[in-house]
Amino acid sequence: MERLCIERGLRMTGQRRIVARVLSETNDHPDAEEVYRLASKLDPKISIATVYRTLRVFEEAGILQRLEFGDGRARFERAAIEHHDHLIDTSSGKVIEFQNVQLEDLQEKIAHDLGYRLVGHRMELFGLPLAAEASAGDKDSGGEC
Amino acid sequence: MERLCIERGLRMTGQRRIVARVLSETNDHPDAEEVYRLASKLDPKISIATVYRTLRVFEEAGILQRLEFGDGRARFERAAIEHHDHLIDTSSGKVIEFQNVQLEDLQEKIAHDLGYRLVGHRMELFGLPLAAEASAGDKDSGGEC
DNA sequence: TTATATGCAAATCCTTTGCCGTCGA
DNA sequence: TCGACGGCAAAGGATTTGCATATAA
Repeated sequence: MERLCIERGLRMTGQRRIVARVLSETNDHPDAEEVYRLASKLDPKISIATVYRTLRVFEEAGILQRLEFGDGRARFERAAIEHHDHLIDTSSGKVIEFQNVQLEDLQEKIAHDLGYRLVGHRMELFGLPLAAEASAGDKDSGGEC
Repeated sequence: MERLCIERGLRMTGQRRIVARVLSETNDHPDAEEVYRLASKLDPKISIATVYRTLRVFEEAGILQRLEFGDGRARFERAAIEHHDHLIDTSSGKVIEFQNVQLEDLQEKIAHDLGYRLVGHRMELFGLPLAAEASAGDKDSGGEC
């Protein structure tokens, strides 16, 4: 990830190196606060403002992707070559990445049929584990949305 | 919409009636500020806090749907029986609603294949009008996401 | 009458910014 | 060297909340 920064011509400071490293080493989807927390372990003097600024710089350089799951704060993941979407386990908050070409094609088609060229999309699925479901026979199987 | 409020057992105050009316009469997807602006025309003394509280109450009663398009503020629309998604025209900000059964089915399938029961989803497509495109031959046709 | 709702202002949360000293290329 | 960067604290926007008063049922 640090290499990517250099390739994009970003000035590599100690703080940026740390943020890059934190993001490289997590497979999670941390929010800014979490990145700050992890970065602080490597450099106790780093400031939250720097974290926010760095995240923004990385995002603008295209090496970082900003995600919003609708809980008011942004989350980040390193930009992937391969596009993917997210399924959020609503019981644990776990985030699962997935790819589905059919879905992409369908989205293109829908946009096109509406008279648009698709330039982007955001999609999150929310689900409950089927396993847990089986054991704990739940009542509501109706209210989808 | 007011009827819905009563059905759900909500106390109908003057302010709630006004917010309900504002939401009933718009086919738009207003944010809280916009609802407040419109409501203020009918009752110049209504407070923004009341608007926020009312929007929340309506949402919790299931007669209102909260949308987030990733620009930091929530938008609202009356809850539809029929589920639909949104395409945002990135050139004008216009919001187009659409339904697509294939898409719903595919989402169910994806979740299921990952070991989850789908309990919800959020999806927005972002697009540029094909017409405008043709006239203004644009450069970037690469960077999808 | 009495629990609920409203108005107002202050508070909260997440994020950005101004200013000035510091550091990377 | 010198412009870009980081730290700090203050500002910002969206949304929520405490408290006293007003109001629906």
